[in-house]
Amino acid sequence: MIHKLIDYIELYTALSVAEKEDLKELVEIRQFEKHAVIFREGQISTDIYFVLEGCVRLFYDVDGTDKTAFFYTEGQFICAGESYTFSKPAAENYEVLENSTLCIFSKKTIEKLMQRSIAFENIARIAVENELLTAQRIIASFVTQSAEERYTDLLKNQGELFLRVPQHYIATFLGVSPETLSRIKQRVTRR
Amino acid sequence: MIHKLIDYIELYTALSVAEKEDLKELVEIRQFEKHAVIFREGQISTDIYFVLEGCVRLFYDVDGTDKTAFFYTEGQFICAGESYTFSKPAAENYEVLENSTLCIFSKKTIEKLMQRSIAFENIARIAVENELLTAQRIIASFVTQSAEERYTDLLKNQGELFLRVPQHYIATFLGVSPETLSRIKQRVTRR
DNA sequence: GTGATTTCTTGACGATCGTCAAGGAGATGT
DNA sequence: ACATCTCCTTGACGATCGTCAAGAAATCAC
Repeated sequence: MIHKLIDYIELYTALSVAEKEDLKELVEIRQFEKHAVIFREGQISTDIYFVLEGCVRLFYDVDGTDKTAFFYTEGQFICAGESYTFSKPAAENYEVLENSTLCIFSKKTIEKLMQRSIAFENIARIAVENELLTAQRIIASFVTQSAEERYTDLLKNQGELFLRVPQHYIATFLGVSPETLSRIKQRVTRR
Repeated sequence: MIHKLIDYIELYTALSVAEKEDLKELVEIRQFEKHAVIFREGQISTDIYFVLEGCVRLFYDVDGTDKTAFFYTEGQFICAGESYTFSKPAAENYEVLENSTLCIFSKKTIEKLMQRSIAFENIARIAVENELLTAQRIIASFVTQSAEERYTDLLKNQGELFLRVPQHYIATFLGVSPETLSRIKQRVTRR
């Protein structure tokens, strides 16, 4: 299963035999069942996750209602940034939406990997940069587009999400209520 | 003037004498007048900027209307990420809102700095990570808060912005039209 | 397969929003 | 000081949105 992680990494950087061995030795792989919460608000995050198979959502609990802010699928790193970097309680939750297989990188594992090879530092840097680009695209979409435009763009660019994920989660990701997304769909398909 | 850059950097990492000399030698400092556009959409970005004094906004031109997505003030790095990393035309513009003093790091300068000391790599990493945290906070605010809540939070956390920046720019940053921000202000102060 | 649970849709209604337009206030330049 | 320009406010109106509630559809568990 770890070979999948290696495959994803080698999309960016080739790894030496020793580096691959390091990963096999240090990285934990764990299965999560649908609906499992891998990380809950209030906890202090000491791990970074990587999605090998499946799908995870980031959500906030706002006065008892559920607001999902992001979906992570195969090939993406998951990190509760604020909590991880400052060792303070997280404000967000992460829930597995399908039976999923994740890599778990503990802080110690990451330290060891960084020490053993600069390749792992580069990978970390690229991962963070990619996340930043994604985040900035999302902000741009909130500032420059209507909810309807965000919906049609998501359909075009990540249409698979609609097949994998309940729509009311996608609704809040787009910044609207589930009822509104239902009506936007109706409005759009009627054209 | 370069000492200001050094002061900001040393909030995170102490610099050796040699490293400070590297910065003095390689980093360009330039003055920009209010309303100057330091970078326009369609251009390919080869520089990273750092705000020593003043204020810059990132904005998109959407069908002729202006949507500002972010404000950069003293101590922040400015980088047109997509354009810089993939050498493709940028979709966004950067405009100076006050007479400002910026550092300019060309790609070559950055390469040289990275070669000369690992400290500069660490600084780059921390800067990117900070930007990511900020971006994720903004996304969370769009997903979990109303426009009015985003307004009151901005007032509490970055109230100086309202003294430095025209309100119609802040409006689109909050995701609403200038008229709506005006009415939100009225609504809020009436309580 | 049947019942239970979850998810999606639809209706109604009040709140909020964007847009167009006009007017006023403040800053700027000469 | 005056005219100009930019920015902010206010009004009106139609569009969109959130919420509450009910019902339909799909999914899940046994």
